[in-house]
Order: sequence, then C-alpha cells, then structure tokens
Amino acid sequence: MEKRINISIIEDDYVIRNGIEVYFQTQELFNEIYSFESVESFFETVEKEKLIVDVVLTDIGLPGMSGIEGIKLIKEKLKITDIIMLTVFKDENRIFKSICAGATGYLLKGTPFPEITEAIKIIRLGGSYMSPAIARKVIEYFNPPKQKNESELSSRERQIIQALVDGLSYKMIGDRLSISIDTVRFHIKNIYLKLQVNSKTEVISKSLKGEI
Amino acid sequence: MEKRINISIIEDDYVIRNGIEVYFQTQELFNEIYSFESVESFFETVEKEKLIVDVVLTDIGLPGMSGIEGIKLIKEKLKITDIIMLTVFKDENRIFKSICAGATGYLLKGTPFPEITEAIKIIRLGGSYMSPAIARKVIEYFNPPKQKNESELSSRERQIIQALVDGLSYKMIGDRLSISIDTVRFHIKNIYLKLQVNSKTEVISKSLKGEI
DNA sequence: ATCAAACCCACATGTTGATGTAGTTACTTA
DNA sequence: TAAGTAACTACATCAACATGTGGGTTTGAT
Repeated sequence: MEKRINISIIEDDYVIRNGIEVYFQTQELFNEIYSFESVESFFETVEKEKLIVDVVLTDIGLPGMSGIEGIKLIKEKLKITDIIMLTVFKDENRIFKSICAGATGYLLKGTPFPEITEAIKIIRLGGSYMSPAIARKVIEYFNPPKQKNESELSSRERQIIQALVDGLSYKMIGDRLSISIDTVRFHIKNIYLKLQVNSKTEVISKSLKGEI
Repeated sequence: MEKRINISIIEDDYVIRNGIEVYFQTQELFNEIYSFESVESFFETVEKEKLIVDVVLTDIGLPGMSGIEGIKLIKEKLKITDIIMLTVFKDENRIFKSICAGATGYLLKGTPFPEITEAIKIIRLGGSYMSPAIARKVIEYFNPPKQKNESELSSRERQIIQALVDGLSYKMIGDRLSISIDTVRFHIKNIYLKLQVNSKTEVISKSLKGEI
C-alpha cells in the first residue's frame, strides 16, 4: 500500500469517534484523518476548506441527515466512491438501501479497529468488505430460505402460473381457461398463500428462475 | 470455537488439494479432513462410508459434475448447508449461480490458507465470507457502475429492472432507491418504451431470459 | 352423514400499475 | 444561448390487482 489515504469519519458518538481517530493515528495507512459528527458538518468543512477525502467511514443514525442519505450527496458532489458504513443496524432494509446508494463496505459496530483498517485497505484495492453477518444476509438475498413445498400446487394452480408467466392478465387467463375472472383471482390468492408471496411479479420471477 | 468440524475438500488439482489438506491438519479447528477430486467420488464415499461432513470446500471446474451443480445435490441429499467455493472463476455468472444455488462462501484461489480457515470459522458461526473482489461484484449487483451505453438502458433503469426481477412493487423500489413512486413510474415507462414492452411481466421475462 | 380438497362464482373495497401531462435541476455539448 | 440528457417530482385517470367475504358443486375418504 504505497499511497497513504485521507479518511473522514462521520460519527455522532464522541467515544466511538475519538476511539477510532486515536487508533487510526497509530496506523501508517492514513495521511489525514478528519472527523465530524454529522453529514452536514462534514460537507460544510470539506467544501469550505477544500479537503481531499479518499474514504468516508460513516454511521447511519446521525443527527440531521442519515448516513445513507449522505452517500448519494458524497458521491455526487465530492466524487468520493469509497464509502463505508459503520453502524449498529443490521436490518435488511438499511443494508440494501446503503448498498444501492453506493456504499462499498458495511461494518457492524464492535468490529475491532484492526479489522476496520483491513477493510479500508481491501476497499481501496478495489474489493469490498462486509461484516460476516451482513455478508450472510446479502447472500441469503439470492438464496432465500426454503419455501413451502411447491409440489402442493394443484394442477389448476400450475396452469394459472403458466398463464401469468405468459403475460396474460386475469381477464385473459379466464378466457383461456374458460373460467370467470373471480375464479382466477381465487386461485391466485391460493397460489400466493402456498408460495408465500404477495404479487404476481414474485410468482413470475420464481417460476422463471426455476424455483417452482 | 468449541466444536471441531469435519470438512471435505473437493479439488481435482493434486498440489492444491494436498496443500490445503496438509495445512488443515495443523489446525485444531478440524476433527476430520476428507478430500476428493470430484463431486461424484465425494458422493460415492460419503454415502458408502456414511461420513459426517459439516463443511464442504469445493472447486468449480471439476471432472464430471461442476462444483456448482454439486451444491444442490449436497444440500438436498446430505443436508449440508455450509458449502464454500474455492475457485479461479470470478465471473458474475458463476458467482451468482453458486450463491443462488446455496453457497455460503466464495473464495478465490490464492487466498492464503489462514484466511481460508478464518472464512470457515466465520461461516460456521452463521456469517458468510467472500473474497473482496467477489464481495465487490455482489455489491455492484445492487449498484451497477455507470456504463457508456453498451445498451440503451441507463444505470438507473438497470437498477429498476433488477428490482422488478426481484419482485419488488413500485413502492418498495422507491423505498429502496430513495426516490418517489412517481419517479419509479417515470423510469418504468421509459424502460417499457426502450424495450418495447407493456408490462412488468415482459420486462422480467426478457431479463431472466438474458435478452437485456 | 360429515369433512376436506379442488374447482367454481359473485360482490366489495382499497391499492397498485400503466399512461399521459406538466414541471424542475444540473450538467454537457453544439 | 439553446438543446439534449439524465434524474427527479407531481397530478390525473382508468385499468388491473390484491384481499376479504359469502356462496355453490363434486369427489373421495372417514
């Protein structure tokens, strides 16, 4: 790692912020270490003093703008692409919002400082790093836990699924199968129960992915 | 880590297989260490000798059945849920196929043995572990880098398509991407124009058939 | 006879999807 | 400067969807 980096910490908890800052000061990896207690103050100072920041390590629960909301601004206005979340939140909503907004790392609070430093190095080298529990949730997004046994689907239900996949509306399905639109709805409701989904989109997606 | 584990290596390259095996023998983490050069021989022996295997570490490019194809069988027939890929392949197709098939780890060849061991521990504790370059690709699934129009679709449009394929409603898409539902509708309308389709179903179908 | 499963049907209501219209901002380019 | 591009937002309208409620018939098993 030849090039030393400028890092900015955004964390409202003083003890944590100071702890990280002090530790980072012992590391040769870092050239400049900035720290702020909110996204707003980060922006104010970075823009006023024209600071060069390579990596942002940010909390999510912050006064004012959340860390997630800050990602978009940081990327657009400052062209900083290495943004790492450091947070207590491990819910899927925040994980995926952060990642979709462009975070390249997601660490849970309590991660040892050497591991945080290692994650920053990895990200600087073009990789990504997630705390293991986060990585598991991301992976499970692609392989959700097992469903109710789809073989419980009746013959009629399978016909209806195929028609959905073919792009037919309820009305057209009724025409094709010579049943009323209400009967189509009736079957679809049962399909949703059995597959534990809530929309025809999910049925279609599952079917085309071979999960049914 | 109180409980020592039984691990099985499936790797056709003798040097690599033997190297890992010898190293694992120096680790207290492992109770039994099995190794095979193919999925078929793995199955034959595990079933014949009724071996208990906790974790499978498998290559992808194997003689006969590929490691990816093996995941499904290993999960269904042997109820083994901790399957880690160790492979040279870093293409998205194989990454996502492996993960969708149920792999809970994905390591690139060349990963130092101590790191492999660490990954196994993490996975055993309920987390997941990916080599950094793999983690980056997984993250980029949710936030594709901007591309100079190889296709007509913008980066945002591609994000939205991905979300449609994942079965999200407009409202949920807006929530995830932090935009309004009307903006979602706006993008979807443009997607329909560009793809010359009239419904989500057609978009999903095209996407899953690889036509987008 | 009763029950469960499968299939069928109707009505009611609120939500979501599809489409059209209008507007804004920021940036780039001719 | 104007035009183009990308992303964003809102409103309006109607069709389609999702869900709840109520009812029916047939078949097979108990």
